[in-house]
Amino acid sequence: MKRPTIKDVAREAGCSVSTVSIVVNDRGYVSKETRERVMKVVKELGYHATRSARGLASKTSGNIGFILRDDHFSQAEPFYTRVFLGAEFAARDRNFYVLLATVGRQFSERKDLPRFLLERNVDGIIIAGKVSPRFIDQVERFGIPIVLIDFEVRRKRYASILIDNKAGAHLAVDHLLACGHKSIAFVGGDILHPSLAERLEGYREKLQEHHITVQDRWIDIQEPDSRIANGAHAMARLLQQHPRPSAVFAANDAMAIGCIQQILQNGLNIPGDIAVAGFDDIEMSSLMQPRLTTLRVFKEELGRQAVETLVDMIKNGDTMLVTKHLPVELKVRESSCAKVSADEHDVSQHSTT
Amino acid sequence: MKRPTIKDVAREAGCSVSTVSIVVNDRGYVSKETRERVMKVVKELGYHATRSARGLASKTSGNIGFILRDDHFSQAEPFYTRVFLGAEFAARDRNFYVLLATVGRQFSERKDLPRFLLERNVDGIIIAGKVSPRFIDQVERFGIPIVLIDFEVRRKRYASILIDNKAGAHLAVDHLLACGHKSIAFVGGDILHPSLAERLEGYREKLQEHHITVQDRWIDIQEPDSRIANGAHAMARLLQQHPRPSAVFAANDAMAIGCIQQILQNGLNIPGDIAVAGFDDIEMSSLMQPRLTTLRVFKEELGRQAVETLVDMIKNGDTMLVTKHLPVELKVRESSCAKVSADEHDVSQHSTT
DNA sequence: AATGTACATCGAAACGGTTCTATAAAATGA
DNA sequence: TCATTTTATAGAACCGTTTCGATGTACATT
Repeated sequence: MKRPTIKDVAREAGCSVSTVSIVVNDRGYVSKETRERVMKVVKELGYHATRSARGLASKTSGNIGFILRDDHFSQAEPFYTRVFLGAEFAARDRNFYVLLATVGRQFSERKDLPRFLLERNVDGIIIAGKVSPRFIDQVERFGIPIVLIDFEVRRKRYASILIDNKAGAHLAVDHLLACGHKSIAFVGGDILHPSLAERLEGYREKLQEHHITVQDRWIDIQEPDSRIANGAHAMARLLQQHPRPSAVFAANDAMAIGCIQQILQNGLNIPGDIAVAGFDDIEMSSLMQPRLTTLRVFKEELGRQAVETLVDMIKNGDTMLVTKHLPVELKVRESSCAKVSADEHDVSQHSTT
Repeated sequence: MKRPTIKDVAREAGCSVSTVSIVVNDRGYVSKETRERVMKVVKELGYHATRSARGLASKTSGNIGFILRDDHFSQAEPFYTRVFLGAEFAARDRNFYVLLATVGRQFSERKDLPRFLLERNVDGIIIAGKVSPRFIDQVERFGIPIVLIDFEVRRKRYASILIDNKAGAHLAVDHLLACGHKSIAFVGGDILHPSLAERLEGYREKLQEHHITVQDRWIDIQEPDSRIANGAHAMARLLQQHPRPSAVFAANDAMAIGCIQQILQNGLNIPGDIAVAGFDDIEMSSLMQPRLTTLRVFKEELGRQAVETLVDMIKNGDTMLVTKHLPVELKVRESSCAKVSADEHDVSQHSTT
């Protein structure tokens, strides 16, 4: 009735408990015969080691902690959700489980530490997005590997999976220039986020490369947040300018969508009067009207890479801090160019229930 | 340097280890003074019990297992992903972690059992969607509580969170009738899924209630799967009929979208020539053109309710098998009626990066 | 006054593994 | 051939909790 323990296996196989442990974990020396005898009993009895006993003895949990900011993990927030799911996929392949925790926007000392850290229930940590550096300090004190996703800290280096924001910005600006635009504005919010800052920097660089003067009045980074509404507000200000820009590069899709709403509301035409490009390629961008030109970020891939990097660190005790920049892909749609091939509707494998 | 153990706390507080355990778990008898003394030391030392040690001693894991079919958990499949996230939310509130596993479409005996079951690493199981009943049998042998989401087994009762499919179908048909349609077709795939079968049944009931003959040639349930492409195929067949129906009720949004594509492709007008209604309210439905009239299923709520039911069973050892039917909500959009209030665009709090 | 019951605390036995050390046999090398 | 080294196995300590008696008190009940 009860599940068999390692002792049962040892008894049946006529060997010691430690030998069984060596066999099932495949480490140390055992003779071929013993190994086979033990494995046979293991099969017969359907033995499988209990996780908590293993955990206690070996000080490992088989779990990975995934931390993100609570306001980033909501139904209305598709970006990090996708990253998380990517981590789930990869963890399953590597025989780890993912425990999820969220942390408040501003970190309140020992209150906000995820339970899985206090309980020593994870072997490594992934932190996705911008969190308080003080929080990362606290996490570090637990002495387990950490991988950051889409975030960097000035003070210290961490293993991290980043988006190639500059290259993306270059692609976007290049594309808008190729469409004939000379006056390209930039819209951004929460510019303290390293990713958004890099996108602005890439925009600057590319314009300079083409000997186009970067006009401060066409760079609107006043908004505290990069949501749709903030994009609309920024766009409203840009429309006041004389002459107004002929194209807008927004730091992310949410703001780009806000820009589009504002432009259409003012009776202007897209992309005729003003072209718009975003960054991220969230779900909505390919479904709205007009569809948004943007830089596709491979969100699941961010999560997957983070897990693989972290598992390497856990298993090999790697102390090397790898930094990976994931490439992005320009998706040209109607918001920036009138003529676009309609190869976008790759939704045929959707299914539900 | 090392994290304090319960022994350290006992020593500092001048009492036994068992007393400390009683205090931190808040069970059994302790004097007020001892309790306070112990708690003080706990704070000072920053003591927190280790999960695996607790697990081993108490035979609990603090985890919940969430199982769904692998083809239901993919990037292109938004439905169960949302259910899973709902479970995550609820589990965090109840101090549990969720471990995720997927199982193949057809279950291959002991091969496919989730690792967390074999390792005894979960205190309860949630199974979402249609899986092999033989698989459920296997899971049951582990003797832990099980809650089913959106699935039922003929043979045996389980605690389950279900969608009120019949009521939804009634609402949909009522709505189409109210729009003046007399000839309403039904499109479904994978009709062995209890949910889809119920939607068909609800459709039948409501027509009969209105003394409208149910026409078998207008019920297309040949497709083996309920994906977009299958909806298009079924719709193609329906368009061959004379006279053709003036409205279509699809068993889910994916198929409804397929129907719409097929109808538009045939140069017909929606909803002028044919009205379409779906079921589920997936993301795409409110973003496409024309926006799809459908029944909103509260996907996160399915996950949340399942977790809460399961946690009750785990904690109270409840043997009562509750069955909950979650209500659905009719969302009327342009695919069924020309005039619709545009209150749908509640996307303003979207944000990314 | 004897007895029962609720309260308080402790010691020790699990819980089910991993891992370190010891011991012995077998293989290797000079 | 003898000294090493490698291979093979067993035994026991240990991991950090929970929980089960055992042992007392103190208080209420009859």
